[in-house]
Amino acid sequence: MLDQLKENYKGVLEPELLAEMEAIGTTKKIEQGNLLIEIGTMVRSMPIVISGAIKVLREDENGDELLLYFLEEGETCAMTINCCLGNSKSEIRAVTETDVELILIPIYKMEEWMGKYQSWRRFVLDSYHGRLNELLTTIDKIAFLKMDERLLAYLKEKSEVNNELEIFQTHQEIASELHTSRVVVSRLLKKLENKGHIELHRNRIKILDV
DNA sequence: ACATTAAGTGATT
DNA sequence: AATCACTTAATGT
Repeated sequence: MLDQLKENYKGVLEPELLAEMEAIGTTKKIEQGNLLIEIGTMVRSMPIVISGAIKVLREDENGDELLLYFLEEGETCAMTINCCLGNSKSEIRAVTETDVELILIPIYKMEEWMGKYQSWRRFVLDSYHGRLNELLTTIDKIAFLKMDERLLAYLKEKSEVNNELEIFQTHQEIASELHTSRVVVSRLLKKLENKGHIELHRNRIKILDV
């Protein structure tokens, strides 16, 4: 299972580092829809996604959610790095979007490698950078796009990370990830359907053209 | 057949 | 774009 990881990083990470990762990291398969990190909890290992996608969510004081971004193959959670280095608790929730394979690196190793391997520092910094950029993109979406545009972007992203032209979600679930109401989502989806972009069914949205 | 849950809609703010 | 109040449709028991 690590072969894929090796393949992806053979140019980027030193062979010795890859060997250590293989020796020390635990690989795990996790089914879709599982909670990986909960808000307010400590994180004791750093996950690197081998395959599949993880969604990262923020929550407000009422318990309403907002989707921040997806983590895909080869990416890692910036929050973990944040937590480990600052020894603080998670500010986000992470849930598997699809079935996921990941490798877990214990945090003490990750600190050790920071000193030992320059390629590791590079990797950690790059992923931090990537996450920050994604965050900015989603801030832009929330601030500058109207709800209908956000919804369209959401549908596109969903179908992309799932590699599926059908989205199996209720309007309510979509609404809460976009932090709006179910009624609004239903109405906008209906408009999209009338324009011939999608096809609506119970618990299922089929994407025709985007 | 009935209950439950998802989705559609007009009216109001 | 949010909320309310209500209807209609789909699905489970």
